[in-house]
Amino acid sequence: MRSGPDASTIASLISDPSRAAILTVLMDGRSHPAGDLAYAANIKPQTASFHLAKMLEVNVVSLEKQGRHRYYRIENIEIAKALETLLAISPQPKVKSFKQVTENENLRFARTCYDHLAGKLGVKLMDALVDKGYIIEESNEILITKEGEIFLELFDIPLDIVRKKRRSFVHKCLDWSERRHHLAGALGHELFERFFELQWIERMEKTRAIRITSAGRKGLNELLSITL
Amino acid sequence: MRSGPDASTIASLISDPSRAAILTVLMDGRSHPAGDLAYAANIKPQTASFHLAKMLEVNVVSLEKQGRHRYYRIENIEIAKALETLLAISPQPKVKSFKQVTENENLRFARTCYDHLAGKLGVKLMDALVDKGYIIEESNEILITKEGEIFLELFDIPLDIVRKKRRSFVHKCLDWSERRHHLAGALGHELFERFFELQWIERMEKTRAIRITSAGRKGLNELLSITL
DNA sequence: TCCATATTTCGATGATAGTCGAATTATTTA
DNA sequence: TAAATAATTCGACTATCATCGAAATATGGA
Repeated sequence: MRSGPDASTIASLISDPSRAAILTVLMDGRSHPAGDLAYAANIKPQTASFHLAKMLEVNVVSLEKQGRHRYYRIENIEIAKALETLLAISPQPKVKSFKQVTENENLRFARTCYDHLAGKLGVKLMDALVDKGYIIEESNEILITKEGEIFLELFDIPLDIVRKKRRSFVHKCLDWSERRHHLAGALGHELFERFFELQWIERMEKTRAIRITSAGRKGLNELLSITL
Repeated sequence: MRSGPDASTIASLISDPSRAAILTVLMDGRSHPAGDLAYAANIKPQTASFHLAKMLEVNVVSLEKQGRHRYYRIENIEIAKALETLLAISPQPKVKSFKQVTENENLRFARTCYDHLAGKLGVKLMDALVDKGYIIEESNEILITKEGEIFLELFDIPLDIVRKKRRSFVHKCLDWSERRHHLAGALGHELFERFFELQWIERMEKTRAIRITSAGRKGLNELLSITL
């Protein structure tokens, strides 16, 4: 006898490799036009259209039309979380080309996990914040300290902005590449955005991998003693 | 171009309704013999065998042989978490029988989420612990207070036992029926076990729904002012 | 207005995967 | 030891689903 929600409904949407590829692209937290998603998933536009319609129907993705362009994005953070959870338990793929090795390394170094930083950089960021005493990991949970509040203020991340966010404020997110936790929640997101503003990090073409700039290396080192 | 882990690998295992049903049964955190899983999923034993072999191959489930019986269980808490995440974003099923309504209500009231209590009771438990000041939800994270430590000591849950657990100590788990958080982690698990010892809760037949005993209603009311 | 581009819609095809009957294997029980 | 029970293995069948070619629709630009 089967009662309660059925895990297979959403899982069957993710189970197709082309759809999984599309969703993985969308894990960068941005909207992408249908044509780009088709290209990224290595399928024809009509196939992508078919898949996107399926995901749109059950609110896994949302759609925004701009002229001839249809921009799709992941519907909400819960969907993104489910995806990241799945990625964390998925086996690493076999490497088939030098190009894939490079991109894999780039992803492992730093990438978007929907709206915050993941990968080695994301984990290092969290470790540094702990080392500096700006956040504490007590009873396996995370709090911002007084010093941390001062730090955020100086770093132009006013705490009230962070706290106003409705969702999870500070929490850990299991990182598929590091197998440790990186910083997520509103704080993770605000830091992510701030690093962009300062041009300490930038997006790489055609991937959700993130590149750190030389200014970023310098800044993260001076500010948080992060060496990369 | 596709790099990094592929979400479709694990998702494709969950995408089959029969396998999803099996995994949902296994969310009660216990081992179940293959025959029972076949019955619960409403498939023939040979079909169940085929599905279980697939899941065993990629370490979604693990196997323990006892004589003619093959007991399967969910491999680890990460798999369980991925499942619960998927369930939280899955649409509620259409109800087709009175029996299903009843079981659905039972699941909503209280059920196992792998190794801790979920449902209305699970959420109420967490709320009560907060109301009593035994845990605090600060900056959206959870800590045990001094009063909470005393409470746990008196309730025969020594803190060192809780802290010895390697995994998450105290955290929140999004509940698919309540759309709020219930208590998870080592503390959630220890309370779950303690309620069993005291016979405040008991398992129901053929479902992962949990029944509260009259002793449990009394005990939870006296101890934590929980009214049900 | 016509052409180019982005995207969707439709239909047919081929591959895949879940299912069960039959048979076999493994273990327990009388 | 034979019979019963639990479970697996094998093979054939059928239904489903992803794919692409073709065509149609929607929008932008010259």
